[in-house]
Amino acid sequence: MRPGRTTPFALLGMLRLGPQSGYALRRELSAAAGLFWSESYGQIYPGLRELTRRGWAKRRVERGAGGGPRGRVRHRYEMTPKGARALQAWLALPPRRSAPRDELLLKLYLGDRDTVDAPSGWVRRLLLEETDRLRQVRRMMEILPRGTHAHRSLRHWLMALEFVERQSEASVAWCQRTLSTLELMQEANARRRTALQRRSPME
Amino acid sequence: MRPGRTTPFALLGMLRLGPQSGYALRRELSAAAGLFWSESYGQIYPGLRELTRRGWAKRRVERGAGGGPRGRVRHRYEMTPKGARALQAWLALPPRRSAPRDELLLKLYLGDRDTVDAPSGWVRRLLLEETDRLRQVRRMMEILPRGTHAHRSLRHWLMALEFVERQSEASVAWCQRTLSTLELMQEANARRRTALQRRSPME
DNA sequence: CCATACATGTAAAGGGTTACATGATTAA
DNA sequence: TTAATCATGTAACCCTTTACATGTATGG
Repeated sequence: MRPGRTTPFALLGMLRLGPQSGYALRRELSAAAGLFWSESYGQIYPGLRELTRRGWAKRRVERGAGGGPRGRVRHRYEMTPKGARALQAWLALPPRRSAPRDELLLKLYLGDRDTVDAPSGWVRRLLLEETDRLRQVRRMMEILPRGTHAHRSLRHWLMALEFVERQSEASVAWCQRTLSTLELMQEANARRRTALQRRSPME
Repeated sequence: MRPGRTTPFALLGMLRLGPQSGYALRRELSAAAGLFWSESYGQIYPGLRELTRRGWAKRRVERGAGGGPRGRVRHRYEMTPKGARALQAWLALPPRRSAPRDELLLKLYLGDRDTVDAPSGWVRRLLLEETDRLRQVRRMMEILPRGTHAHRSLRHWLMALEFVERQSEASVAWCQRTLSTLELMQEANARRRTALQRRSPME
């Protein structure tokens, strides 16, 4: 399997904490690692099929209360010993870094000297999002040691969260600084405009 | 055009600084914005074709020194007024954030309590990369104001670079802290192993 | 009865990288 | 002459999101 295929391994990694349905897998992954990893159903269900095809997971079909032919069908996936070995091998491989792609920064770079209003709106939105993210990650780091969440290593989990925390702190600081710079530029633009108007009035 | 299509607009944005060939476009984009944006040829050439198809850029075919039917063919793209309007409209749109996807953090989270050696190697590598990145961005921020690089707004460019700087600083700090934590865990593991060995020696 | 969460999936479209293929120009 | 850089492009694959489709169980 190519090193790019991370989704099946992410699922396998979550299965190590116990057998789960596709739906629950996504919920747990997003609750535990949503701040630094995300998966959509369009990847999860095909990914689970691939795991069973490779013999890395077994699928058990369970039926709801009725037990008969009708009623809700639920698939519970369980990691096999072969899957555990595959996961260990993948975990030992060095992680791939993704190429940098930040559309906000690109737009900032490509923008004009006098394009100030739109960017300041984006930065303000980013500030709100990152502030919230920071609140989230700090709350998680606080409750995790007392909590009952299943995990393989609390320390490693906290390390990952600490990375998110530091990145968010940096983002927040940048937003605040950038916002004040943009404000100064807005004022300068406004002065420039009134000066031009005085020289060549429209009225 | 769907909001996801950023590549053609990135190209258009670079064309605003002057007519360029596809090859030069990539070189310039990577030199100016490579720290926060990247494009590969697999996107650039189809992207340029799309720009001409939409009438946002004009393609001029130039021939090398010979001038005859043989010799190197070079395509120089030039933004049209229509392209300028399309770019302005796109620039005004709020930037899309990409979903968080950090494989290092995922592997950290999915890893075992006793899996310490591999991660510390990755973190050490990241520390080197981020230190280098920090050097690069600081050098750029220093020489840019004196330099002769074409740009639309030096201030906006510096803002984008400052974001990269802060993110890299945060990464470096995290790497250092995490490395020392991992070292402590390694020592604890080693102690645990020798203690086990003392109780049940292999010899 | 209604909204929400549980639950499983598919199809289409698009986004993006990598490897391949080919050759000209230029400086050492 | 040889290596690096300039230059253009394609094909194959893979990754990913989004929208759609369908229904059950549960709590208010």
